[in-house]
Amino acid sequence: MNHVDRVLEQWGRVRPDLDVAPMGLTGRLKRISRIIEREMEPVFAHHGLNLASFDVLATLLRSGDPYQLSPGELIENTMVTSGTMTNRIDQLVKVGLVERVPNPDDGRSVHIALTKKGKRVIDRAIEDHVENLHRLTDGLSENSFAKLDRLLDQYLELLEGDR
Amino acid sequence: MNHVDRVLEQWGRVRPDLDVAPMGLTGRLKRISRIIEREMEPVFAHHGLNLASFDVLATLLRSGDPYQLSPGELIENTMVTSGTMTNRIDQLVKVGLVERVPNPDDGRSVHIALTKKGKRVIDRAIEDHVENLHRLTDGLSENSFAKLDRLLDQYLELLEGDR
DNA sequence: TTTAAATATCTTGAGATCAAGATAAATAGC
DNA sequence: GCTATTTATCTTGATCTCAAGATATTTAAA
Repeated sequence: MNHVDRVLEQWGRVRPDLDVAPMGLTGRLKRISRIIEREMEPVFAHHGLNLASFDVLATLLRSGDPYQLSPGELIENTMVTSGTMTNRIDQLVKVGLVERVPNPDDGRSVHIALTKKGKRVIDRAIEDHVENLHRLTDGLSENSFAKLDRLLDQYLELLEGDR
Repeated sequence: MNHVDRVLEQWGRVRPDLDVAPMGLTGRLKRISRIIEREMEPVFAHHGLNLASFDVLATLLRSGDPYQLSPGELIENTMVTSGTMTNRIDQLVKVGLVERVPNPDDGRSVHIALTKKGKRVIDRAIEDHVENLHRLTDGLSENSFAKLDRLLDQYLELLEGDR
């Protein structure tokens, strides 16, 4: 009996009029997500990064050569506000992992580009990160993993469809 | 093709040496969790609450009569640090939804108790919240819901076992 | 009993995020 | 071409969270 199960049991006693089954599902989601996030942080820290900076660098890396995107494109990818992104970029600029280069086609915009150093850092960090994620999912059987992945995909589709 | 799928495809092109399947699963988890969290906030706001204050009040409510727990017990339930909890309690005290009462058995400790007003607020808020969660999971078939819930439970067990 | 260690909560200082609004450039409508 | 609107980014002020350490009390050890 885990934490979420105990919570559901409590609700059953205090508010038996409510059908709290969805709270079980969303509670587990939240808790898993939280645990995974915390397990990721030490790996990022090992490369001098945190969740926020890793997020930006990884987005730039996977965008492929020449490893640059506008702040707007980074925002779309990372689910944060523009103010947050400005701050993240400022910090990465300060430590020399990215640089702002003017956008010749649009004076309002800039491109955020991985520096050589930034490319080197994220190229190594992503390897450790992927290895860490394997560790965090290794306990699941191949079958459970595939089923869970499929169901999450289905659910995400549903939730994103709303927007 | 959704956001996470596109991310995986990008990684496949840029770093074909990495097996990024776990990134798909954890990415979907994170994204779903984030969306659900954001969908919850307006409901809390409608009752003058936010995620943090709702979290505390709901924990007190489901603990049952007399609706009081120590800060330490609240911390265990909510996965936050002691400083965060002190702050949350301070705010709830300020608006009269909970009160600190001395613990006669232990001078270091206090009990955090729902006030009448606090009980009234959370009793109503929890109803809207549960209804909202039903809305957020309604798109899943009964079968998908049950399977997903079971797999998440299994995965959570695994992750929490580590600790 | 007196001291040392452990426990429970609070305080402090710093970092991350957000909402709302400011600024500057591009685009559309006339 | 000129004005209004839209778009892209940055700024500001407030809130939330955390890690580390301070304080007060309880428990354990000698």
